Amino acid sequence: MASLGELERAVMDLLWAGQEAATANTLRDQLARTSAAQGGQGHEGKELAVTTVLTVLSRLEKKGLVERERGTRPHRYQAVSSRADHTAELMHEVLGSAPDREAVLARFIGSVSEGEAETLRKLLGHL
Amino acid sequence: MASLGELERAVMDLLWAGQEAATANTLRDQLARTSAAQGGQGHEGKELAVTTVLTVLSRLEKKGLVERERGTRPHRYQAVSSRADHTAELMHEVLGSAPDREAVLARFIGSVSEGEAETLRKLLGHL
DNA sequence: GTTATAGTTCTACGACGTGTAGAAAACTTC
DNA sequence: GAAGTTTTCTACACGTCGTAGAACTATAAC
Repeated sequence: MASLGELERAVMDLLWAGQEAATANTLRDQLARTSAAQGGQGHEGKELAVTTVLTVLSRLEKKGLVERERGTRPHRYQAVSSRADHTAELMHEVLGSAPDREAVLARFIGSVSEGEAETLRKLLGHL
Repeated sequence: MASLGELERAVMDLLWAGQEAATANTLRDQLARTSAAQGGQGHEGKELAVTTVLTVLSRLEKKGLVERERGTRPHRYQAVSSRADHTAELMHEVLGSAPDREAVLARFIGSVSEGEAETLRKLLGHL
């Protein structure tokens, strides 16, 4: 239940990028604009119906990635956790299913850039 | 194209566990046996048709996770890379899609056990 | 307060992935 | 070359995702 579709991901990207909770309409507009500017890779740039965005938001809510304020009339949606948190969680999920965690970590570290290795050293330093 | 179904995963687990290349029939038998013993969580323990296993193997081959020797008549199948390699690759895939890689790594490290942190320090030490 | 307007939920459908396997084709073996 | 074994083709059910119209509900305007 972890993986996202293309549109779902596009919506999450917008929610993660924006600091404020957004309405379905705002998101629809952003989806329409976001793409034209930068070559429309992936999914954005289409004029979607608002219901489409709402459906996606509902599904994301059911998946626990998004929450909404039901009080205000245009409901406002926001990501439950930051993208970094979510991604880190995903990584743990992937790692978690392995019986040979240490071996996996070894391979993982093996193909990390030097700069990131440095970051990791620092992070591990003060633990 | 990264995620696996339940049966696909069960097959990969067998291929990763075994050191030799296996035939579809062998795998079918193993799938039937593997589960009864340990409570049948997940997928195994069913008497599958060999064609089912073959279909799954073909799909795994198309995904690049499995390769087969077509020379011998019962084709022999084996995993392309070790489970550790594959899992590490998956982790990189998850991480790769993030613009804020360092932040993700920070979160990731934050929730790693002390033992694993130690392992990571060692691994990062001799780079 | 009743109507127009904006927003939300319900329902639906097509595409695609996955579990499942029979029918048909290809290959081995005697 | 007939019988058995193995592989490929084809197919279907079910779930997820993109997509959106129809129907319902709340808000705004008057």
